[in-house]
Amino acid sequence: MPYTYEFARPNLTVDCVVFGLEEENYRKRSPDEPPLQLKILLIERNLPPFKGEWALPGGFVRVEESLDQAARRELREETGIEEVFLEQLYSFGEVNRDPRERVVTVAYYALVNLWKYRLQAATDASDARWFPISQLPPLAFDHDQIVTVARQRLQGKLRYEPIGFELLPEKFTLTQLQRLYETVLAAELDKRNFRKKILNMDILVALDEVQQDVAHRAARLYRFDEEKYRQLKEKGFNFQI
Amino acid sequence: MPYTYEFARPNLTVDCVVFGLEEENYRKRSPDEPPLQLKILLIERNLPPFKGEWALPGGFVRVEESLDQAARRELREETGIEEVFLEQLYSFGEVNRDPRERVVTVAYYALVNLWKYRLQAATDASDARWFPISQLPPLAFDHDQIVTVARQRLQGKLRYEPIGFELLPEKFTLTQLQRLYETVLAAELDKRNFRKKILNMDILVALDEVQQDVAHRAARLYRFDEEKYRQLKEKGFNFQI
DNA sequence: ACTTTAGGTGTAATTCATACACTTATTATA
DNA sequence: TATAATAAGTGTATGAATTACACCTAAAGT
Repeated sequence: MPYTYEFARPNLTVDCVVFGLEEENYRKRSPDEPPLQLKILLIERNLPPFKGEWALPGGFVRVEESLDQAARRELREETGIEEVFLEQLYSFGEVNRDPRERVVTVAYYALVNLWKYRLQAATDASDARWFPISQLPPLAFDHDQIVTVARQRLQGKLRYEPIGFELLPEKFTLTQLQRLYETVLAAELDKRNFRKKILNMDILVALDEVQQDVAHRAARLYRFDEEKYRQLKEKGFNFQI
Repeated sequence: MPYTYEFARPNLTVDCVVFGLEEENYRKRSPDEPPLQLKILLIERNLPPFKGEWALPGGFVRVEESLDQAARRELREETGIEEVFLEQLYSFGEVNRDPRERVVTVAYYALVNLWKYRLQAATDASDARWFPISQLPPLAFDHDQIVTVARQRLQGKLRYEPIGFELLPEKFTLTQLQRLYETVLAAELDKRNFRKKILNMDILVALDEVQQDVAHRAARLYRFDEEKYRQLKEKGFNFQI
């Protein structure tokens, strides 16, 4: 069923940089390896061009769906991931970014709670795999450039909006949260100052629960109060770290 | 010369929100009207859909040009504007944003020095016109939404990067610069604190010149030192206002 | 000469960010 | 069961940055 147009049209695709945060197993890691790792989800291409190489999940935008819908659909189809934080990143349109055809891609980035999705991702017997951001394989097309832009955006965003909870389990400790910030921002933060700041934002709820099964004093668990966050955001409150 | 594809493809366009800053004539303006006005450049459509309405300058992306090139080409063709600050804004891809066909647009925003371009724009006998941002006519398509996003972006950008010089003449006074910030940010700033901050950034060069033909003490003129700005930016310097 | 207009300048008070160290609770182990 | 090991949890003093604020100066107009 071919489609004919008066003028040539570029292909239009969406691609997703999916970030996840993995807690490294204590046994396995060496003493100075970080306890958390930022990872992204890649798909092994089984079609040319770049067959056999790794690429961002994505695909063609259909005429009956919006860009956001296309990004969510591709994410669901290729990785089984649904209902995650997803935001448009940037559009990449260099003429030769695909060696064969003109393809313009609208890139998105997503934040995935790996505590929730790890199981599911494993069961979807697919060619998808999580890679530590510091050990990515060579990527197809200009996807390394897209990943670079996405990392910068994630850093910038995290500095100004409390977005990190998307990457953590529902109940988390302040230390986990701090490690998340340190991992993404690639900087060490002062424990007391971090806690002061984040608790002062008044968007965390201290639960009547503590960590289980830890070989030391158990930390209190918190959850993110999204409702309160929206109210404060409404009022122009500043969430800078 | 028709083009045939296996699958339907959305149209792909670029649109530009072109910002300019106009100094209002003293005689004409009422006492409490602001001395500077932020304006955007619109084109009157002479084809359906939305024939006769005003729209952002823009047009189809050709297969042999990048998105950035397309934006600059359209700007040149439709408004005669060249070599201005131009940055990608966001891509808009709702299914029905064009009532007749599926069109995805990559929006850009541009900053134009009206002291330099006013004459030129006048000579290009075209259907382009500058409108004060507070008195825009009804816009075609979803262009009002694009303008809203562009205004937010301009505000955000101006707060964190010394981008405002693009809107001013090469030589300007500190008061002009302050008015620019006040106009774009829609906020009053303290004169002494503003000067302290902007001069401390060390990106302005005080010239040995003062304003001419003013009916009061003439203000010193400054210019933006782009070279120094790049060096400081390199080092991660913070330009927040 | 006087009025009008905008230019130009410094300091004190307050707020915010930073640096920093010890006690507590829990489990593991000797 | 005492002790070691581990991370949790907590407050203050110092310095830096931001804010608020008012008067004199220079030039042209009347």
